[in-house]
Amino acid sequence: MPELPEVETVRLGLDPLLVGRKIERIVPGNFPGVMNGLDIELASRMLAGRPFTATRRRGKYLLFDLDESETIVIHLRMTGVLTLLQRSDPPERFQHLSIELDNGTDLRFSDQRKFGRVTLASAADIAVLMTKLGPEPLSPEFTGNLLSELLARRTAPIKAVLLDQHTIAGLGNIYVDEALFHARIHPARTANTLTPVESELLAEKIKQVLQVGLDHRGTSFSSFRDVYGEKGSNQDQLVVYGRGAGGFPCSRCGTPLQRTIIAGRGTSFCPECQLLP
DNA sequence: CATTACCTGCAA
DNA sequence: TTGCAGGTAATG
Repeated sequence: MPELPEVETVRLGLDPLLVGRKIERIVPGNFPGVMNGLDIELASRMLAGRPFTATRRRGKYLLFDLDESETIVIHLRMTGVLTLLQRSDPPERFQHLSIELDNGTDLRFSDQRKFGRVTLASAADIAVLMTKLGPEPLSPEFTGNLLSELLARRTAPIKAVLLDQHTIAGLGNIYVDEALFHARIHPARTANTLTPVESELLAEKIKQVLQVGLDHRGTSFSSFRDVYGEKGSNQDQLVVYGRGAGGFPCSRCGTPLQRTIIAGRGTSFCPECQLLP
């Protein structure tokens, strides 16, 4: 499940391969809806000859800037994969788009479940996206104080609030479960009941689990791969995600972990370390 | 605010 | 054969 560390790993891998390259054409696969209904032939004519000028990431969105203030926006959702292959390489199993570049390589977008999207955005579109999303959790502006303010009027479970991209951009199910465990906060806690001290600790743990995820080039629990098709290794660093169902012992106290559903998502936690108040 | 639809491979 | 996996938009 690509969350912030996985998306950033993809961006870091692609940046040196894309910037300065020009698009030659765009070739559709078996799922034309991948561009949200935009005609791919039309997109190909619009983008032919245009260079990538920069890559950016905002939350879980990849932004590949072209000239003329236009941007290719890619969201991998659940199972989207970007790879850079040679023109002569055969199509990937679930390939829905190939952006052919001027050096004989292709940026291929594949997605087993057809949730991911590749769209075209103007500078104004990007500005809207930027304001709709919450702060970047790895940025210096994301502090315990800011988190405390973001939670102040929220009555949903803390886990639901952390998953809300309008509140904080980039967290998903894996890193939320991990951060809450390390901060010893129960995922069902009402968000606005966190004390300033708890918010400070939670902000710190959010940064920590994301940075560790980034350092390990992402979590490849299922389908995540980097640009070279390599798995990340952060699944070895996880201590609660996915472990509640089997009742695995808590790595801190040995109590069997539990699984429940919060915000419609499978949620693992330690009933001893992460007490409700 | 919570729940459901969108998808499809895979485990039970 | 059923249901689970979950990011986001849409719906209630």
